[in-house]
Amino acid sequence: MTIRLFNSHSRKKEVFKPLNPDKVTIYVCGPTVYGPSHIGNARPAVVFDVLADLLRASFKQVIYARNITDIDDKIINAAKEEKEDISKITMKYTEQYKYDMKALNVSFPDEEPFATAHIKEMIEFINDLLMKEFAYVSDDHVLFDISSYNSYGMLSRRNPEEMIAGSRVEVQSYKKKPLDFVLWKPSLDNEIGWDSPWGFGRPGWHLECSTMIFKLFGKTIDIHGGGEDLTFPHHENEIAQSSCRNDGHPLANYWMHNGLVQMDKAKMSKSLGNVLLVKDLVKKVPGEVIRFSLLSTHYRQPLIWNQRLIDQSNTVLNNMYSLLAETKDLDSNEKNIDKEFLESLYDDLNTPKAISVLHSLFKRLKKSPKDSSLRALLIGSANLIGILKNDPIEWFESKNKDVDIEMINNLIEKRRMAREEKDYEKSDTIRDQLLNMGIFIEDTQEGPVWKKISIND
RNA sequence: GGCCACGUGGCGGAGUGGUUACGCAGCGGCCUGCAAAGCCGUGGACGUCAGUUCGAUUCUGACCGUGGCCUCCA
Repeated sequence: MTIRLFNSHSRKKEVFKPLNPDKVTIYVCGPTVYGPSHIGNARPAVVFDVLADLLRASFKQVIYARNITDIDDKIINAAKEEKEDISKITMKYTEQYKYDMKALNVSFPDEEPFATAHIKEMIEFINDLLMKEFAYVSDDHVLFDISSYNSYGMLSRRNPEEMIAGSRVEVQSYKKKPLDFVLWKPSLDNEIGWDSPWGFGRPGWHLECSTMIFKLFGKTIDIHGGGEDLTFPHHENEIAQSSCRNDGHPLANYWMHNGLVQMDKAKMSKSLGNVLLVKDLVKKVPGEVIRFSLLSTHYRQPLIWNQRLIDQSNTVLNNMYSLLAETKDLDSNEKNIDKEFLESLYDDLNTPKAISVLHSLFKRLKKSPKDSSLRALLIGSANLIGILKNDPIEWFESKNKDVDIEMINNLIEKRRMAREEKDYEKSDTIRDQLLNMGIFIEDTQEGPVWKKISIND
């Protein structure tokens, strides 16, 4: 079986062939840590987590790096607003990010490079570009000269000339060409900065990824990933500076971009106040439900986020976990992965199709609840995409953690007595009363059972 | 204004030049004091208009709609 991935560069699905089949390299653009992570930050983290695990299942070694941008004007502004040190801000939100991603079953990457830990390498990088005359110094800035790289715009399919023509923005005086981008810029004395051959200052945003990729992996990596919104200018600029510095070696052989998360009605933006934070979402539903929701759409498609999506994911996972609970005595330690499931993922990470295979395994297990190998197949397959990783009993118990069990049992007992006396009016009143509290009663052959249902706010 | 992506049944969401996706919800039946769950069964779709074709949801074009990006702004 071969893995096929959609390469944004060629805009085609291509058979994935790593440079070194014994050591696959991936780099994904991580967050800028200036605030708590939202659902849009979570999508690439989850998608490329699945990709990394899939590759690990297929290749000897995979090295997955996801950076942390801890120097940026947004961070400087956040520090001013919160009246905190920059390092406090970046540490706080880096920890928050890690915590949130863990809640979504996202594994920690093999490497997590920080921009500020690579200032020296960035300065070397700029020096190289200056020496090779791909960059120039102007007014305390160092700028990349895009006219020196004739493939500029290939990834995002943009023509620099046309872009300038359509641009309404005033050209900065220190730039030779409007699209030239900053490699190094001056900092004020009271701002964060580092000494450099061009004075006290800080790096431009695009430089860190190129620099850290070169340091960790060398000239060319197999896969570079990130959100679709980063294609231009961020990734375009990375390609330009890396290719020029490394004598034309491509930065990455495969470029992958995930689609963006959209809110139900309006786009997610801070000014509209509809940014959905991961830390708030996981208070309401298990992280696995969020993860499942993110994977229920193919990663390249736009994803419209709303309550219905969460509810449906919740229902599906509840159904699966309750079957796992019913069959918990089966020995499913030997986790296998279904062939069709794997094939779906091998086809450019088709998680919706893979999930449909999960449904079919679920139905088969339902019909043959004694088949331990089938149960192992369901769990093993789901685990590959970070789903069904919880203990089925704990799954339901954790949902019931903040209910008054004693009171519920009392009411259930009253209802039982009413039913014995065939006072169904009274018993139904009690049932409604419990329902209002979010407790749902089912009368089974073994007597009444209750479960907590989610009440939408 | 320029470039790009997307538009599938009530909702979510794959896929395909001609044949069932799948899930959630719904409906009918069995069961139940009534429900629920479970089991059995079931209807329903490819934005609009043209073109290519024996035949298009699938290819081409136009249009409409939604979203993204467009020089240190995210």
